[in-house]
Amino acid sequence: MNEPSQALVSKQRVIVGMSGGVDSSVSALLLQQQGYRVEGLFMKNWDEDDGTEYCTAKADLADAQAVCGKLGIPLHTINFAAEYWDNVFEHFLAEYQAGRTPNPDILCNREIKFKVFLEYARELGADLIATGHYARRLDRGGRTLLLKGLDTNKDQSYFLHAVGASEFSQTLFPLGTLPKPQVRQLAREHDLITHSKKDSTGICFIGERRFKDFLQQYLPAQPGDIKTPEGEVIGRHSGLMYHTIGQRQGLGIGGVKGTGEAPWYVAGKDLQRNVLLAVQGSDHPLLYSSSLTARQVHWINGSPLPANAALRCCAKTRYRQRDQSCKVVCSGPDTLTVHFDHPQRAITPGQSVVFYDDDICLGGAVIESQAGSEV
RNA sequence: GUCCCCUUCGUCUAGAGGCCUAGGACACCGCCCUUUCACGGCGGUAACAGGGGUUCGACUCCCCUAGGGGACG
Repeated sequence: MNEPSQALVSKQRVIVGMSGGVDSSVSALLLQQQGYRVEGLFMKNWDEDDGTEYCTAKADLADAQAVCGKLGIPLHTINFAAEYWDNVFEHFLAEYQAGRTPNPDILCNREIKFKVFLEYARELGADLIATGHYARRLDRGGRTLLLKGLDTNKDQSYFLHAVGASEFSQTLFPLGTLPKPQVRQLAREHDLITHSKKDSTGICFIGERRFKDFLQQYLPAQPGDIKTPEGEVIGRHSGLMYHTIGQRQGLGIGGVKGTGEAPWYVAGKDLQRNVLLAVQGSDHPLLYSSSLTARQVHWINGSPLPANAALRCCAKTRYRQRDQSCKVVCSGPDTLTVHFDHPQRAITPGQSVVFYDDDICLGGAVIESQAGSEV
């Protein structure tokens, strides 16, 4: 990290995205300690669709207010629900309808946190924005790089890979060098009310849901057969979109006569016939594939792909997967192919493949298909 | 319409008189993990078709009533 000197910092105005959690709380604290003029901004980007959920957003806002009060900084609020719906959620639904498995949080970062939020912060007079992401920004040779968070267990660069360098150049990640336990410790030492609040999970701004029920509110279900690779019908599914590649839970397949004791997993979808392909055993060959093609390629600092040559690097196919060594080849306009040194399990259309050169997050693309194991 | 063989948790099954207050796997549910969807880890609920016997004792033996196979029909 290259921290700007205290003198330069002192006049800079930073607006921190405050979620009401520990991470953003401590981010604000640290920036304040570093001499920035800090303000908070609380976003509400999801209007509860029904009254059944008790309003966690309200409680989160109260926590954010409490923390800002403690730090003596102002807290702004804004509602980007319309932008979230139009630029994130509609795409999310369209992808599911197309039988794919999108990652809305990646889009949310690109379209909301590092776009409309950034723009709004600038309108409010901010020089910089900050978030509680576990990632680092490194300015080197006139370029702004995105690095993994130093706490590899919490690294969130995967979700940030679709954002551009120019946005990162206006962003601070105060937690990038800290381990999570230390973040909680700091919160405790400074009496921040959020110090032991549970980490939030589920889709960002929407929260934890019974996923099938949630999707059901927006998309029509079309029941169909579940078949083995041999074509034998072993069950029924209530809609292809409720399942993703590599998934075990939710198939409802138990004790099939004549088969072993291993559980069943989703290996593929036949959209034309509305059939879900299931295989038995978590290490079934049909769950593995050693290459994939991806589109919507985004490089944070311009393409590192040598013309007519392969780029050797590492990649993740899902969040929190460990780095997998691979070879990336440009295979068309806005299309690339990734060849893994070792076969990867459950490569899933709609999910993102994110590339790394050691700690540097290079960028990524949306998986179109895995090679060699389609039915 | 004579003679056989089957009937256990949601499912596939273990069980051949006391070791069964019925075991396992998968499913399901819960917790943990986790800013996607998943994977994974740890727990939990849940069954002897029904009725008679025989035995100190029956899921296991016998006898009847309700569901699947056998070259006279």
